[in-house]
Amino acid sequence: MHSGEMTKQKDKSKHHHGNLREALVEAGVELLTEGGIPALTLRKCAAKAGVSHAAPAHHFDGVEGLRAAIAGEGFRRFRLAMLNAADKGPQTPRNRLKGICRGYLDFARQEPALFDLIFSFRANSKLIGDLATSSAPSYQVLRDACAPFVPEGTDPVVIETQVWSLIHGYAQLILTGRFGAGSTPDEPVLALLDQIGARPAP
Amino acid sequence: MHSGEMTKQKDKSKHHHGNLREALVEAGVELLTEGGIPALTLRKCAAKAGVSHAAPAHHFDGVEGLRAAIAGEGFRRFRLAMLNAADKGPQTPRNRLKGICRGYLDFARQEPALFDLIFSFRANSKLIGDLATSSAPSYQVLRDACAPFVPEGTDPVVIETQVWSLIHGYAQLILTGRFGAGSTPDEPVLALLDQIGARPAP
DNA sequence: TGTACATCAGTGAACGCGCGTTCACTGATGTAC
DNA sequence: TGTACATCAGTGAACGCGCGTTCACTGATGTAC
Repeated sequence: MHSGEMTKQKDKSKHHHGNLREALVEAGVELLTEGGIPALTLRKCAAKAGVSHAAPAHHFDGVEGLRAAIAGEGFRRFRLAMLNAADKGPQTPRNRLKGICRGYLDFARQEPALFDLIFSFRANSKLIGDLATSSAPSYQVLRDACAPFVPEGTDPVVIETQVWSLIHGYAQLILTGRFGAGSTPDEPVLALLDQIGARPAP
Repeated sequence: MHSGEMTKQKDKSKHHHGNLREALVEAGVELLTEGGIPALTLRKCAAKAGVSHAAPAHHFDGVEGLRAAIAGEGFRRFRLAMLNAADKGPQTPRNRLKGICRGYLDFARQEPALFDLIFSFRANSKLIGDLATSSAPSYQVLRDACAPFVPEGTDPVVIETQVWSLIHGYAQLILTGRFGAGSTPDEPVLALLDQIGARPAP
């Protein structure tokens, strides 16, 4: 859907790109896909957007600001991937939870570098404020899907931790190729997901 | 136990450090702890080992070779952490599996940067051969602990995937600070571990 | 035990590279009147 | 509608930095005899 977005656009006269901030973020996403996190530099983003290397300084607070902006876009797409997958099939709570998790995996597989980036930040950064803002809605999607399975009077974090750990670990292990080159069947993980919260805790 | 190993050692005369390869790996581990993966450079390792920056070239095949060697040391420690934790308490299969997983978490918490490094490699690298060699014994520890829970005639990968995904995801989410600044109770994850492979699959 | 010599490990200077950042500039845009 | 002017976004040259790598070198070690 975003495919016809305009690329490079040297058409306008030299100054005033008009859309440079978004163009730089989009260039960053592409660079990320091509070369991973180390490829994310101000100069490369500027080059990819067809602009001089000093131009990004007018839009971002240094290279960390650029990274945070790209991560923000990543979180937005991550959330959409989850919601999109969850909206398929009958809307039982169990089905919805599995759909959200399938979306989690979809995003990891379709945009592995973006997935890497959004989970590469440590909680010690000063950027944590910005990132918390852009990441919170994504996490909330998963949390909401877990809610129906939280037993009365229990801390929701128990179920959330189980679900999130399971699906996140599986995604990470797939992306780093830890299951060997062959098939990576999702069934074992989704089956275990079926069991989480199924009985009132022994 | 490794603590009195000798540090810096300018004592010997200038040439022939005698132990430089190991000293560089140890320096790399420290750098990793201090500054994360980006801090891992040949020049910094050389400086930390008290040696000229061109010296490492005699011991490693470029910066990737150094990274691989440090990762190898990481896998060795990772394995020991798991075995060490598993050897505590009564040696039932279930208890052993939980011990291995506790060791997995211990390592992630005690050497987060090393944990990062060993799981940062993608399966596309030419180094995959070397890394497969150094990582295989670590993974085998986890695999062995899962074995008693594999139902007759089933692919072991089912149970392994469930266990590994769960514990790995939890470790990753802790390290990236995704559970908030507060407590990160292991109980939910270890409790779910108790259920894996407990019944003969519905 | 002593000498000659090959080998090897570390030195220090030098190279080119890509990076982030700064800075004076310039041309386009938008606004006041 | 037209003119003057402030503002803003992008330019291109320049800077210093840390990096990996190369290279002739040199001093220590180990071996042959």
